[in-house]
This record gives sequence, C-alpha cells and structure tokens, in this order.
Amino acid sequence: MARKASLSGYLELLPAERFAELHVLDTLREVFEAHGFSPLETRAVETVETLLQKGEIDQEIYAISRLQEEERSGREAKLALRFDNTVPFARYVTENAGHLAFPFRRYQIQKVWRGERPQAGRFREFSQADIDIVGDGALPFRCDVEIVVVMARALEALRIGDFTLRVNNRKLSEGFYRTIGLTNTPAALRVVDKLEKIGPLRVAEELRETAGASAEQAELALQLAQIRTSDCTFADKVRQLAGDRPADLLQQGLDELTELMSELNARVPGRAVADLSIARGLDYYTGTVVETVLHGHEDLGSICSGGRYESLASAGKRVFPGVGLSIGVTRLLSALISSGELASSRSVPTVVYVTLRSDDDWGPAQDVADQLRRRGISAEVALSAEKFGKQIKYADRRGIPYVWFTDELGRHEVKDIRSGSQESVDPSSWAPPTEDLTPQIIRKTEGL
RNA sequence: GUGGGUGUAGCUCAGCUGGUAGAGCAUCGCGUUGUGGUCGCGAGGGUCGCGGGUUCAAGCCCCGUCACUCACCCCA
Repeated sequence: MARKASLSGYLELLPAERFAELHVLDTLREVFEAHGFSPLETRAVETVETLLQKGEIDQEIYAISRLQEEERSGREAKLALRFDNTVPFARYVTENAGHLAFPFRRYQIQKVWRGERPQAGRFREFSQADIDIVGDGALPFRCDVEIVVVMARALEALRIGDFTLRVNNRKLSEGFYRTIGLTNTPAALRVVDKLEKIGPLRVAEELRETAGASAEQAELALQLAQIRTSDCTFADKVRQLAGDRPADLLQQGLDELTELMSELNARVPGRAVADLSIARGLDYYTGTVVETVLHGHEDLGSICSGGRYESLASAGKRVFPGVGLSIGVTRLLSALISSGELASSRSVPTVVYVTLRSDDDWGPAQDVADQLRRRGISAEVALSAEKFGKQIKYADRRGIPYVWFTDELGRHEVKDIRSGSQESVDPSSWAPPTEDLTPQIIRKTEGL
C-alpha cells in the first residue's frame, strides 16, 4: 500500500502522486490508440444477474442498495458494482452489436470493486486498463498475438523496469491431460497454477488427491507444468512427454502457442516466456492465457493478465469470441510509488508564481499571468503581498520552478528557484525550457 | 470468510512493576522590519481509536467494539 488510508483498500493519492498516475494513464492511452483501439467506458453498475452469468458465484461482489429501501424493491433488478472490465464489456457488446463493426477493438480504463480482504497490492477499489478484440462468430488467432504485443509495448512505454509476460495455452494443457487420461482438467489446472507457490512436491500430491490423477499422471502433469522456454522449443518437450497419440486439442494448443511465441520473439524480443504452469483461475478462458511479473516486484503477483475467451458474450445464436489483457494500474502504481521508483517533480501544475509587490498589484499581476497562460505556461498569482521571502517559500514548498517579480516601473524579472538565478524578461515572450512546462515524472528504475 | 499483530501530536515513534503525556521531523513566529533553502531561539499542536469495567488513581490491567495491518483463500 502506498500510504496509510483511513479506509483500507481504497487508495487515495496526493497531487504529486496523481500526476504520476496520469502520466501512466496517458502513456497507456497513447499506445492503445496507436494500435487502433477505440476508447470505451461502461457504467459502474451491472445487474447481479449479468455479473454472475459465468459461474463465479463467489466474486466478492458489492451489491448496491438505497438506504431507504422501498417495499417494492424486490421487483427491481438487483444491482452491483462491476468487479472487472471484461464482463461489463461483454454485456455492452451484445447490447450494441448492431452498432459496432467486428472485429471490434477497444481499450477501457476504469475503476472496479472487489470485496476481498485488502493487502499490499490488493485493493477493494482499483483501476484496470483493458484491451480486447471481439469478433462476431469467429476471431483469428492473430488477435491473440496482437493483444499480447500491444500490452508488451504498453508496459515498455511505461519504462517501469524489466518485466516478463508468461504465456500458455489452455488447449495445450487440457489436450495434454486428455492425452494421458487425466479427465478432471479444471481441477488439474487449478492445482498446477499453484506450482510457484507450493512447489512441485505438493503439486504432485494435490494432483493425486484433488484431481484424481494416478501417480504416473501426476508426474507427467507436473513435468509439463515445469516446462519453461523463452523460444519455441517447449513444443518438442511437450511432444516427448505426450508420447505417440496426442489429442487433437493438444496439437491445436501447441500450434497456437508456437505461433504466439515466435511472433512475440520477433516483435517484442525478450519480453515473453512460454510457461506451461500458467493456467488462470477464471474459468472463461479457453486458449491463450497470460500473466506478467514485474522484476523486483515478484511478490506483487501478476500486474497484467488475461487471455482468450471463446464464448463470454452471446446474443441468441450469435457468439462473440474475444481476447484481452488487463493491466492492474492501481496495483502497479501503488507499488512503484511506495518503493520510490515513480514520482513527480512537483505537486502543482504551476510553472510560474507571480508575486505581489503590493496588494494593489493583483490586477496587473493577473495580466502578466494571462500572457503566460495564453502561451501554455501555467501560472498562479499570489493572494496577498507578503514579504518576498514568504512568497518565494510558498512557491518552493509546492515545487513551482519559477517566481515572477515586477518592479514599481513595470520591469519584469523571473527567478529560477532551483538555481537562484534571476534575469530580466518580457512576459509576452519568455518561456521556460519545455521540460519545466509540466511536472516531470521521476523514475528510479534500473534497466529500460 | 479464517487466524495472528497493532492503534499515543500532521509523520515516525518513546512512555519502566498503573501515579494525570514526551522526543525527532514537520508547521508557525522571531533573529534577518520585502528575495526562500542553512543556522540559532521560541511557540502552537494530543477526547492516548471508541465504549464499558477493575482501582484512591488507567496510555498501561480486564471485557467489548471499530479501524489498520500481515498470512490463508482468491485475484489486477
């Protein structure tokens, strides 16, 4: 958690921190739009029915109610706060299918709410930045590739340090389990997903106990989960394990993950590994699955994850398969801010603080400020003619880089508060170096 | 939801076997009377989370409650 909070799980930032967050959001928007994703926002509230649609009874959903509950309220649809961007988006797509052109690609950066117990990096209210591509009836696998590439580039653009996208394909895992006769694939995926946390011995144990695997099946499933390659050689290892008669599904999964890895290595080299232990808890994923570790912040868990879902949205006979990834903006931001890796140079947008020689000078001082503002230079005028020392201190405490003085003859001087140097200037032409125009983002990250 | 830990000044914390609250930093003022940052001196600031109990006396002990925090579960 970045700072103490009067309510746990609800992060509130100081202005300087908010500048850092805005920079993150601006960067994401830039990268998403560069790749042709349209902006989209959906309402905060969904019907409980919509949210519970795909199983997931236990999502710690916040229900909405009015304090003055009326007797007839039983007839109204029960409403709840969104807990992710994907489910509301799926609802939106089916409702607006007639107005959208498919495949439809959008980005969506919004708050979501989950009632889980807060912890470091886990919030009850947090922002997710999603990109998805949704097709009408069918969606080329290339979209999986594109989604992962765009997110890798977005994370690169944030320049927050080194990260690794861990990718897998559920068809591969499930196909493998079928090939070796392990039938309870959902349970097996769930167990295997915990490999990193509980270790190979306990994974094997739980595979036998909860997924009904034989000792031999458990061993094979464990070996599969331990495959991790930065290139396409994982496929050979899988084939060795799978033996002579691989299930069709396994072959499909191998083909898809091979295509994905080979494209990723070409377009965002060094950013992805094929990690066959990745499964994801959400049961609507059907193919590609992705998690992301930020190096140096492994304990945070995944900062960006998602995958392919074949039928999250449907309207009558129409099915809308999709693929999407989501960045945990709040989680990422709170970690970087509290570690001091990300900060902003000042807490105000102000570039110039215009001082007052006397209280009567307020009007002319605003005129000076307006001349600067018209040229895109943020300016603030002192409220009263305190001693110059105090006026300078006012600016200094807020990180305002320049203080403006006008003498009794109307001559102007601007002082760079950091260096202390002061020079005669003209309000109609003076401008600061471009880096001073907005608060600077300060990074203390190594690498990139 | 389950189990631990912690609540004292704006922040970080001290406060002995119960005796009526302290430090550093920050803030404000003065030195320096209209050009800040350093330094010196001084000042303000606390229902000790809240409620109850034990006691002559509770920040300290007991009970309850709320909040924060960590782990599990789950996830961004």
